[in-house]
Amino acid sequence: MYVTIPTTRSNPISTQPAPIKKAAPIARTLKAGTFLYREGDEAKRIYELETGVLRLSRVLENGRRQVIAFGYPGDIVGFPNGDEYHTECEVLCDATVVAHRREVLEDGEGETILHKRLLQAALREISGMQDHFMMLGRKSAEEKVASFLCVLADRVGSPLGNYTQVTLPMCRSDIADFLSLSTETISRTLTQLRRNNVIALENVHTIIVLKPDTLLNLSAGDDC
Amino acid sequence: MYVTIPTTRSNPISTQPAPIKKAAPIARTLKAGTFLYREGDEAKRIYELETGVLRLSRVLENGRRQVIAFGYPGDIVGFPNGDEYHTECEVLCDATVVAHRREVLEDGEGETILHKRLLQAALREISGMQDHFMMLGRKSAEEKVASFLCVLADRVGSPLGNYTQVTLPMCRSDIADFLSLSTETISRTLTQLRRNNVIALENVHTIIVLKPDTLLNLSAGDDC
DNA sequence: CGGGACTTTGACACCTCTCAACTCTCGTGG
DNA sequence: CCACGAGAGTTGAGAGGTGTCAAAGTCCCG
Repeated sequence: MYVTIPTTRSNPISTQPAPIKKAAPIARTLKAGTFLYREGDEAKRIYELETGVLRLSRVLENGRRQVIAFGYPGDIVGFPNGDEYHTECEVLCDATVVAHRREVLEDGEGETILHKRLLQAALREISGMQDHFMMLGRKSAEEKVASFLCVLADRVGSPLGNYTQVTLPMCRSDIADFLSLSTETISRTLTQLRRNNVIALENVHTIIVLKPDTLLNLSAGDDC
Repeated sequence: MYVTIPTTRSNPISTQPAPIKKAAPIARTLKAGTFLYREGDEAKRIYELETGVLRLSRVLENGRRQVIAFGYPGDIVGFPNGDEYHTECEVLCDATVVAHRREVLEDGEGETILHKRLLQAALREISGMQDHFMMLGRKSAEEKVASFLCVLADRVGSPLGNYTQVTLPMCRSDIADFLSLSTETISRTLTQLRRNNVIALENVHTIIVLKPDTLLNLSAGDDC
């Protein structure tokens, strides 16, 4: 049981899709600034990100927004629930995706290998989100930002001498809405990390991790 | 991409299960206070809750805990990721569950109907968790508690005259760790709702919703 | 009746938000 | 080439919500 009131949504009645037969997965190229899909769009496809960066988010009536995840190569987005997407997915950096029909996940449709792969991705998603709960609810601003940088450094950092360089394609408010903080707090926390020589800011969208161990400790809430 | 650093965990390598052939789903009875499974247990089964109440949670080294969800009849718990459970599941009220082998979800194994049902449950889970993010990150204490009570009233409330009675089998700290608040804040918020005659407290574990509409407004952040 | 766990209440501190001003970057147009 | 403006980011001051700590109250069960 989750707490899911305010947004009325369609029930997950399993739809009986028209018997359209097999089609090869479709590769698509996406321009930064466009949307892969928006809330309310019919959820026909599941996307596997090959290159680029995506931003997955939900918006409330009040204007409050939650960035649910950033999509990096290898990630899968667009898991359906009911007939429509309940999130929106914007392209942050030019991207290429492979689109699978949702029926491959839901029915298999003979594509056993792919079916299993999508299913495992969904299960991984659940596990990842469970961990993310912990972060949203129980970590301080510094812990959140440090965690965020650690993960990015690990996953998409590039070596730069002894250090690791990380590009942040998203703007501060995207990070803020992902970590449930204000942009000002993001900014202040980054400044603080910089002052303590844990990171350096090459430019606004590029940071260099100077002390990965310290960053990791900060992320876990060990007070150094 | 979620932020999932501090807990090291097994990779979701799809395990090739031994070719054990079909077995009927197993019904199990569970006593309150026992654990259906704990973190680290081998994830062999997926459970469908028929009666009772469960509490699904994760604990960090620091002792910080996040209650991920409460399980009510109809809910499915124990979605695997890798070989082990990464959460623990305690029985709050005597419960009965039906245990399915995880292979039914992962491979189908001929049980097409059940396979689809579990899969849809997993997708519903993802969607529900996405919404829950919004709540953890972007709602005030009052909004959180109101949301929580609304959902419970809707789902397991029983009519009582013109009102709705809701039993809270979990203790305050469970609610606190679910909503990412302190027990004191839960208590204070309930008191405030009581003072405003939105709810009444029959006893510690039983509340009566007096003004469901007000509660719903509060939950959405409309300032009444 | 007494003990213990849970809950409530109060006082206070502090983290993070809000609001506001300023800086920086970058693109545009004179 | 420089001025200008727009948008994003940074910094500061102050307010407020929520956590922490402590004490009192409540309930259950032996």
